[in-house]
Amino acid sequence: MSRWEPNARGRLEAAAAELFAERGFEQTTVADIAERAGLTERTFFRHFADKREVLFSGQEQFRDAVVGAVAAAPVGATPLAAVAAGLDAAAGLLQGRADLAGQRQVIIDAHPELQERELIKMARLAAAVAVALRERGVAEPAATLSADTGAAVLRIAFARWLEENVARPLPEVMRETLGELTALYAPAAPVSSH
Amino acid sequence: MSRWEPNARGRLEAAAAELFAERGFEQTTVADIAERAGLTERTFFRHFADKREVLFSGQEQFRDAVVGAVAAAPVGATPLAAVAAGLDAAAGLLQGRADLAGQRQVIIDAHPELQERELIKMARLAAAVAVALRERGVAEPAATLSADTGAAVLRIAFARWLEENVARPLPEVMRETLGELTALYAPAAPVSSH
DNA sequence: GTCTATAGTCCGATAGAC
DNA sequence: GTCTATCGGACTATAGAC
Repeated sequence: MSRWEPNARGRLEAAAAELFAERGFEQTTVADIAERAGLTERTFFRHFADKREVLFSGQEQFRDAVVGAVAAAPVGATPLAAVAAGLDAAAGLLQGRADLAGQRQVIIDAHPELQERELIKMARLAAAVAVALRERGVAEPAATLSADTGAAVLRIAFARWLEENVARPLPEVMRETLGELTALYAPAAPVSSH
Repeated sequence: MSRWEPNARGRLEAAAAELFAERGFEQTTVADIAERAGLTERTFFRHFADKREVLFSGQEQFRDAVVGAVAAAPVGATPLAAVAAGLDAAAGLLQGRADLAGQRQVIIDAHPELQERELIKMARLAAAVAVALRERGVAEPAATLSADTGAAVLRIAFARWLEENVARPLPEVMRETLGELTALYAPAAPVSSH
């Protein structure tokens, strides 16, 4: 009954995903996306600051979930343990969207300007985690160091997971990668399990 | 003797630095930069892929120096020690250009699109260091983890150094930051010195 | 919702160095 | 002749101003 079809933003995202898959990122103009969504170019830019941003929707919820998990870690937890809790939350979310995440990553890997955007999103996530750690009483530079190395683990584990064709659960790959990081800093006492 | 004044690239860099300082990054057009350098817009884009890139000249030499230091670390050195050698090299280079590095950082910090570019340069540097580590026989994911955490240390130490108004030598801040990272990930066996 | 500035691309031309 | 650096001008899409 309303004047417009609902969920303009969602339609724009869907149209963009289709067009990027059909003909690639730079072969798709904002006008193309808007047209397929039955909207105008102007409307696109009201929802997304630029063309790249349409691929990074949902980042805020992701960030909030990860930061929430860090904040909710047990009071006595070390910075590393709190970050690990955040990584578990991140892994859970990504695991649920495995195919989407994979397709999206193929597009991003092919375009440096999208990699730039992805990196700054990751940097913002790390900065938010560092704030959460400081609120837990972690001092600087420990908070930022923990958050940034956590981001490195997230990126590396995610890439591994995709390389292995999503064969193993991401939370497992993530924990393994975090374990390898810890091992790097304690080479004298390698932890041997199983 | 030649048809053109020499060092077009250097003149463009200098003109850009002046104009960015005078009126800011987005208030400066590529045409402005080219005009001040006595060249055309077209020539600017032959030397730099885009407007941002003029602020990131010299990155290749920096990267090569850091990668060279990693490669040249003693044969028996741990991944962490090789990365530390790279950080020392990086610190030495930046220390020599303290004022330039500071001015440049002010501009970058004010513009998200420049931050994006800086992050991808750092990611490329880390990737190159990871390659150097693999050539030293370090397996994955240890190589990438070491390189990425090294990049985090570089960024955090550099920021600290500027915050402290370049009061202490950067190599010192860098080593201290690396020490804090080690303490975080190897809390059971803190290295106590002095 | 229209209009415009700027970024960035493309094709071609020119002039000197080798 | 080839190679490289410059310039001219037209062109498109982005992104923001009005």
